[in-house]
Amino acid sequence: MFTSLAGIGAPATPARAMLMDMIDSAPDAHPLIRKLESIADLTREEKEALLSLPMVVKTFPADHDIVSIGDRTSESCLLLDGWTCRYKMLPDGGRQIMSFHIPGDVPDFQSLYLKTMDHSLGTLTPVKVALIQHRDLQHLVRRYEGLATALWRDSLIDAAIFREWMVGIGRRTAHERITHLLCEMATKLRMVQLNDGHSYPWPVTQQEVADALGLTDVHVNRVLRDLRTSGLITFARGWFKAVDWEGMKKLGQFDPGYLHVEPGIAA
Amino acid sequence: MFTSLAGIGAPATPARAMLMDMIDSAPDAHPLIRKLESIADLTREEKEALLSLPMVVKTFPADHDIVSIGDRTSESCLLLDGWTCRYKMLPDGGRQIMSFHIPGDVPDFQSLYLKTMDHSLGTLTPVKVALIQHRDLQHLVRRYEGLATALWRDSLIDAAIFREWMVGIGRRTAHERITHLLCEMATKLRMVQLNDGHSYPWPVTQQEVADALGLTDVHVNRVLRDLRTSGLITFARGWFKAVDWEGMKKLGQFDPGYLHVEPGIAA
DNA sequence: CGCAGCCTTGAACTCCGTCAACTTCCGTGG
DNA sequence: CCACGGAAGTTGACGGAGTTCAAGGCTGCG
Repeated sequence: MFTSLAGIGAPATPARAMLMDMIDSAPDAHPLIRKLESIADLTREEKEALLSLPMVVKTFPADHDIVSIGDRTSESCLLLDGWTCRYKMLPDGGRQIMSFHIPGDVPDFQSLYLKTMDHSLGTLTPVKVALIQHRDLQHLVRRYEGLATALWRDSLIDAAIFREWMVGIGRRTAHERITHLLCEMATKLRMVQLNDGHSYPWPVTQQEVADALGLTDVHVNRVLRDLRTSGLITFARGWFKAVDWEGMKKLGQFDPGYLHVEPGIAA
Repeated sequence: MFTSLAGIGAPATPARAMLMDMIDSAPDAHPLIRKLESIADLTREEKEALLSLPMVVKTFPADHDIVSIGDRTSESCLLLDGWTCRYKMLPDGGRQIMSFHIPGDVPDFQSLYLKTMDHSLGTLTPVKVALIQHRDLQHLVRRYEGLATALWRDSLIDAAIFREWMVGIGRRTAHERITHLLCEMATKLRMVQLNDGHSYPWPVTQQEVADALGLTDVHVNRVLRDLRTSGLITFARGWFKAVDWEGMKKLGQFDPGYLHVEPGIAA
């Protein structure tokens, strides 16, 4: 069944072959299955349906729009490798980043039901995505109730994360906000088994953190220094380490309930 | 078919009779139909299915939780009358309001798929809600694809509004934020035909506006004074009036695209 | 008619922003 | 292998939007 990934009329690019190899060698390595299984139960049939979903793999360089505000697309993208973010620009040149995305996310899933993009989706690093036609997604959702539920659940969790960010931006201090974000990303990475203990890659610049949290890059820099000197965290060449996880959770007021992780996966 | 609202085993309270009267006299006055028709097309069959959905009407006083953070419920509520808000409290006693809701909204729809509430739902005014059992909603979504799409669309628009609020809280000045909120509520009320031109009820205290926008009540007061003296708006005994709608849209950077209204309904 | 909740205003303060300079890091090409 | 250049990180001095604290004032309801 895995080979059905060859899909309907999808060209056999080298990138496609890579994805197929990845999945053939370990079915649960399919990023979307891993993601959805962290928030819902899937039947064997549903997992097979996901594996046989026609996909075209595409790559983008860093700092590049995958989809831009105002676009009307007929496909959504599953993030296979790299980080992306959703953002909006302001008239004065300012930017608000509204979410960060890691492999397994489908950051523009909403375009299936909201035809016009109300924000942009950009890359933070070079990324590899799998494009899925809306008609194929629609078919999947119609045919498999459990998948519809899992995807709906996922989009509702997305909204829950937005709400939590609103709390941070609206009411938390810069120290609390930044610490909270670090806790959240650590947890999300652990959910899809992309971090080792409390150490993980951090490809996000301080400017990008600032744009996500409603701060300036200068202030983010000062706060990170504080967090380092107080022994909570360390940074080294693109890697982040939570030295004092309990201290971080406390300072950041981090309670992972809003991530609605399946019991047993949460930290 | 309208009388089928009597539903399965639902007690015939006086409030129920009021709802039935309302709907018998004008089917499109059903708040949920009106709301969903503003964002999606519904077939006659789907509207009938909504009308025959078993509902129990309940009232709450102002400043009261309908559902609290941590609750696990087996029903969602359709707001029939009054305003509500979603919010979270912070350790220091601060509060972040994450959305305002008006008649036609189903503010805790998400509890259908996310069993534990990650925030509270409270009343701003005395409200009347119609409680809908999750099993009935689930049945509806399974049976009528158009309704499933409309409801999914609605929850994605919810998320889009969160994103827009993040932009405001994160990057806009207090004047811009407050003006934007006023524009948004005016548009949402117009979508369900609850305002007359650019004048509408405003039952929200300045403290609540502050909690929604990440400000203090004192500062909200000062900004509202500025907006009044500059001739953009007026307030009088619980009623708000947009004196200079174009000026407000410009100052608040208000572009209603993120509300994804059906063409022809937007301002 | 009294009181409680909400609105209003002033004065002092502070967290974070702005501006500007400098350093470190790292990929590229000579 | 090193020199170069641009992007990202770092630090200091200063300023301002919004907060905090405090004291009234209005108004609608029991």
